[in-house]
Amino acid sequence: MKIDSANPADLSAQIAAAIRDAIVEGRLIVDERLPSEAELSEQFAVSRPTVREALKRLAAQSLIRTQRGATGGAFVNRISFEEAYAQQITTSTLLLSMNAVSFETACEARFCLERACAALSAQRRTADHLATMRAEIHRQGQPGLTDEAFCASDVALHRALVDGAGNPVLSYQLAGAVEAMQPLMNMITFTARDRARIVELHTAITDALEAVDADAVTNALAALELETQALAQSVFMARSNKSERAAPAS
Amino acid sequence: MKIDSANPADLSAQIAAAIRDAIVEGRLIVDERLPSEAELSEQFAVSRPTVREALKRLAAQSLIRTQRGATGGAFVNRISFEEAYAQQITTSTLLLSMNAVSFETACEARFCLERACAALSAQRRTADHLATMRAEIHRQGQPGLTDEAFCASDVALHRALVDGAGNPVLSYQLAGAVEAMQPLMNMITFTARDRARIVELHTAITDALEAVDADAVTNALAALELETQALAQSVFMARSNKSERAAPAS
DNA sequence: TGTCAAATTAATGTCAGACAATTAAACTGC
DNA sequence: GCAGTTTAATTGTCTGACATTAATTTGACA
Repeated sequence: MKIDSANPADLSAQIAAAIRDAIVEGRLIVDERLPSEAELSEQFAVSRPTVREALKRLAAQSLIRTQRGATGGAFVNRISFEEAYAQQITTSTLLLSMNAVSFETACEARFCLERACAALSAQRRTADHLATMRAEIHRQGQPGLTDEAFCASDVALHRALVDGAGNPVLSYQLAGAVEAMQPLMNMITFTARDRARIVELHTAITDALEAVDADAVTNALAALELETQALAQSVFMARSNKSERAAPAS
Repeated sequence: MKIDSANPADLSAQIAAAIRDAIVEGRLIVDERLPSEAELSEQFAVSRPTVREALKRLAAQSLIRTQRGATGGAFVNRISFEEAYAQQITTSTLLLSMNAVSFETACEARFCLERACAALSAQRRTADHLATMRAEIHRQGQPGLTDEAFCASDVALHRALVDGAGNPVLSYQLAGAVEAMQPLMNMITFTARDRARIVELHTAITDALEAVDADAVTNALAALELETQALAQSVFMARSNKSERAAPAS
């Protein structure tokens, strides 16, 4: 891993890539301590600030953690599911918001993945998962709930559904799909009138899950997707009409 | 975003978080130029190296890109699907390898997600997708193919299946699930004898996809999962027997 | 006057050396 | 033997400088 090309361009990126490869390929194992910054700067024949920039790049990806003090240094980090969740949510959110992904496309992907969990969750969900979902449904029925709180509750319910499958890898993968949608969903949940219908569908999903009826869960999720897509379409339609009235000449 | 607490701990992380929040919340938009390093160091009242470390953290997450020269600087980056793929694959791979995720769990998650794409792909796959899959199947039948090449071909085939759904968000989500499994799959593909069975199942999947038969695709994928799980179990069993023979006393 | 080349400039990339802060281990006194 | 102190190693930060890059401006020449 001590290889470094002679061209003096983006040294810190090169060093970061070299160390990252060493970690990914298993040449550096979890909790192993990297050489100190001074030693690394010697090995790579660069200055300490350059090494530090490389280490910060790795720290940003949770590949290493640093510790100060006598026995401190940089250690290969065991990336936790929580850290991985957070990274995936950030990336997914930006990907959706920056690339003009249509609501339709994002929504389709999200429900497609969520339906995939339905069968497993129907088999394995515990009473805890059901209780969480019931509690969120109750909260969603409260009048005076802000749109943000309603949306957060919505995410929590779906999270419980996915977690019910009892597969942490699945939960991780779905985290991005469900949570990254939240900003997009926020746009279409501003009418209290529609909340009743959504609560109804959430109840249907939870009932089916409690009855260990995978097909019913799938159907209820499909209905929710249909409802969401229709709602979004009406919102976008109304918005476009409004902008046409505001600027009829164009 | 110019807020910065007075405690002098992890200044670069704080600054990175402040800028990241500004980007995620849309206060900084795509292709907008950030202040120069000198200006940022003034605003945050820290030195330039500290600002640089913060910027490197963001660059590692593809949130910004930097450009040298007179009109250079740091720009908010429109994260591409390719960059997002790469990040997700790295994170997923490390998550699996570092957290003692069982093959069974990872395999279940992967096929669960892939089956979710089957119905969409059956409807939308183009002739190109089918051709790619046929080509990979043909390659997989070649004798003398290395295990690594077989595995890469396997990933390419499943990639084509997922891309057939015509939903880039879905393709992105699945990239992590499929590609991160590759190192784990490598462990169980070392006998040429099993390749024939896998090619057979791949052919069944492709045939079903060509026939626009979503149920058949789902069933074939389920069969492939069963085969894979059984194969993995036999490999692990053989391995544990071997180690027992090697150290019978323990 | 128009065009191409050279100087200017502004920005990032890198370096060197220094000091501050933190933490574990070694040491010392009782 | 134990508690408190010192020491050493390491990261975190700062200052100042120079190198490199690329767009812009300037200037010379046809």
